[in-house]
Amino acid sequence: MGRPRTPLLDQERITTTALELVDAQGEFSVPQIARRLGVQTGSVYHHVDGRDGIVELLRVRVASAIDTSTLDLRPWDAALTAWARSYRAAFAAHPRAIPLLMTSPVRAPKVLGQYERAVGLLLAAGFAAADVMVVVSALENLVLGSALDMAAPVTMWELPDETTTPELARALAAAGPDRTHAAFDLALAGFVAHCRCLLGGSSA
Amino acid sequence: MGRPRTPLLDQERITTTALELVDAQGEFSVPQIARRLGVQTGSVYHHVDGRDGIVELLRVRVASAIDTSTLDLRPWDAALTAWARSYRAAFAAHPRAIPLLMTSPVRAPKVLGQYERAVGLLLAAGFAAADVMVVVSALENLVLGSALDMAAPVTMWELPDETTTPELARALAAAGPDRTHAAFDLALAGFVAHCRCLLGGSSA
DNA sequence: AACAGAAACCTAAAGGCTTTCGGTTTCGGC
DNA sequence: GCCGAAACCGAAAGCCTTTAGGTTTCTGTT
Repeated sequence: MGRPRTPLLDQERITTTALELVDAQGEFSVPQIARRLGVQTGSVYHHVDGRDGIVELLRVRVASAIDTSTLDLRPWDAALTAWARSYRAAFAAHPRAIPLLMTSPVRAPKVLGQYERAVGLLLAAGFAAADVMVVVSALENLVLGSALDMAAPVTMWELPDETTTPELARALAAAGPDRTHAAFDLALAGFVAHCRCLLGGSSA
Repeated sequence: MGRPRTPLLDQERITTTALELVDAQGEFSVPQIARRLGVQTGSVYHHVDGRDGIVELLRVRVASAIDTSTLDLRPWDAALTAWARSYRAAFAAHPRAIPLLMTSPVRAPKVLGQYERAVGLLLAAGFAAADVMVVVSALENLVLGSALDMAAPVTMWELPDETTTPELARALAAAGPDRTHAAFDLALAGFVAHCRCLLGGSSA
């Protein structure tokens, strides 16, 4: 009992364990983390700001896989495309964490900094100040919507009976296993092309 | 005690109460529903298939606001655009329900039927069988990503300090309150335009 | 008309989760 | 060498989900 000679807990171990649980079962609980780390439930609260604090740590962990150097690319549309792909890939690595991360707002400075750079990129490219956040929002929606699709349990559509929705069943079968990926590429390409028009139509 | 002379509960009242709770506080619990309806917690379970069953009822309730007649429009791109707008509007009416509805797969026949009709629409328009689900997925991602943005607590980005992310703060201020709406329009227009190219480039 | 079974609600309880609080041992600075 | 802070344990309050058995009312059958 009492304080151990070498610490059993820290934010990093708690985050890693929480992420393992989320990857395995789609959710986590503080008692589960404590059991995995051989510790009492209450002890976890000495290192984290409640359960929501763990979620915030997960967000930072997942977002740290985003390649921020993509925002240095030029021209702007190459940077935006590469950033979106990297953004999506980071979430795709832990698809079951997505529902958890999308409920609460972005607070982590590391993540906010990326948006700051993206805004700067678009302003430098010549986008109107009023349009910049619209473009960023739309891109984020694209990424998160696609990530959400990956988070779904293999099939977002659970067909009870092939006879009631025959064409849907056939179309699902005809689309390959990379349907989600292809859908993202399609939407992203269409979006970036449309942004070029927004810029004045003379950028391509 | 015992069975009441007039029923106190049914699926409709349970669904309505659950939706009120979700709209007000972003979540619901079975005891909360029971308290609002003046009933014991366990009684609710006689009318629904557990808590997940209530979520499924919420999905049907929210999705019932989608105008399915949009899928009768022609040409196909007009139908697709109108469907997406109606789809998004239905979710926008209850933004805080979105995180709840996206976690579990679509099971309700009423919702699956809409996808069935969308598939038929695209096939008739000449899309390749392998591409149809890609287009539908991308559109769904667009809608849900945008709906998610609306579900966020007014600002998806919670800026702790305007000095650390000045351009982001300015861009957020410059974009009007309809930023979310404009982002959806932008992405949708870009997407549909790109789908026309997919079809052969001779449809516009 | 009487009755059996189903339906609808209540009471109670098991088991899990989040969070807090006080107790005990160890570490680090002065 | 001492004292406060740090780190973990034990326990508890209060919430949630779900199940099980009891009591009353409704419905369909004979």
